Amino acid sequence: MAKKNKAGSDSLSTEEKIKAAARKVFLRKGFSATRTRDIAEEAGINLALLNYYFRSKQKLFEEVMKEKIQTLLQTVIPVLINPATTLEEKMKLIVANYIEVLIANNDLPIFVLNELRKENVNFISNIPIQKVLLQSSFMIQLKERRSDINPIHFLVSLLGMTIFPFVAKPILTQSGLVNEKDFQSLMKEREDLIPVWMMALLKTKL
Amino acid sequence: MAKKNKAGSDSLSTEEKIKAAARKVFLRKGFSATRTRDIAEEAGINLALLNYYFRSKQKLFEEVMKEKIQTLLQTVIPVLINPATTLEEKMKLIVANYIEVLIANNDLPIFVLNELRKENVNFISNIPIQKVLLQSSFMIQLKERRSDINPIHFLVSLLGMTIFPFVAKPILTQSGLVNEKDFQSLMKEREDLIPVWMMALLKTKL
DNA sequence: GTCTATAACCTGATAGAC
DNA sequence: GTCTATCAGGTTATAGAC
Repeated sequence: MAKKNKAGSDSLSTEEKIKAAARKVFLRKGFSATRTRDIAEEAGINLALLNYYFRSKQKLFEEVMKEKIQTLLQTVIPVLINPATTLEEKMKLIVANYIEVLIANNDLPIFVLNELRKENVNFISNIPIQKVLLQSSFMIQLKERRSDINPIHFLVSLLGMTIFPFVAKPILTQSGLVNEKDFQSLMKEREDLIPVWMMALLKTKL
Repeated sequence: MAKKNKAGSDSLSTEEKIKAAARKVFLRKGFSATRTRDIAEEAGINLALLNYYFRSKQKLFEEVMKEKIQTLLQTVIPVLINPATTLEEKMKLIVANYIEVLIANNDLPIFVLNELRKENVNFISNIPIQKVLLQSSFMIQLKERRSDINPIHFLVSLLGMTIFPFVAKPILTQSGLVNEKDFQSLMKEREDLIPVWMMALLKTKL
């Protein structure tokens, strides 16, 4: 553990300062393009301290990745497994939660998804996503409502409509189609639009 | 220009061998994680030749990027601007085209979108996407049919449903939810599913 | 055009003083 | 715990022989 520090103000422990800087730089540039010197500078500390606290760039990166994957999963899984909400309520919550999280951190999905596809990476195979998902209240409710719809297709569509705009943001903004300030209001609109559309799909004959 | 070579067999020109290797390695590992040595080895040539033909890693990368962005845009823009097809036909074509292209090259969207978000990158601002898109037959037909739907939302949803599964593939496979061989058939199913669903959205009251 | 050898630089990590 | 200085290895790019 790092040294103690006062609770208030911006006086984080050195360990936390480095981790905060690592989050910022890794998310923006990815693992390979990030230099440990970038992180040290962002944290306002010396390069040697990074290795003192985290041993290596790789170890620091893994801590950030695990944290970010958790953020992405915790935004959807608790909602999916809660039997106390309806299917429609679940969809509203998932969309609202994701849009809130991703408006605050546009780079999160593309960072995680891009790093996950690299070889020798194993961040999620020990998380029981399959088991949890397939037994979830969401799956049960969907099967009851529309046994003819493959729930994977439905969930991928829901998440695609919600997350894809953030992944595609570079094209939207750099093409001049959407400017930075419009992007946020577009996403706020989607918060209402997507659940309505997904409910409509449940009423569609296939 | 590179030296002449026979048309058939695998005897590409050295320049083309390097470029083919660069496509493969850059797409899999991204710009920063790729070493020019990887590309030279993949091409079966010496490292010096890479610089002889392309001057630098950056220049070679830019050629690959421009090509891949063109691939992504040419898959959708000609369909969008063609006034001879209906809205439904356009959607079927866009989905079918993308799924065909992306099944052959899963990494394409995440590679391009991830590289585009980096600073000092300017691959698409000189492509008149905004101008072409807003005047396209697709936009006109959509406005005629549903003047109350923001066409950006509609198009982003269509592309999100189509492209997002490829972007999210690492999570789908590494979680054990979908295996490599099932992924292809799922995408083939979506080829029929997505146009039906998008047409259903056009009939949805908002 | 193609190669080997190497220059010039960069990066992660550590030694050792304070 | 934190710093400066530096090492060891890796990387892009080029010089120069063939």
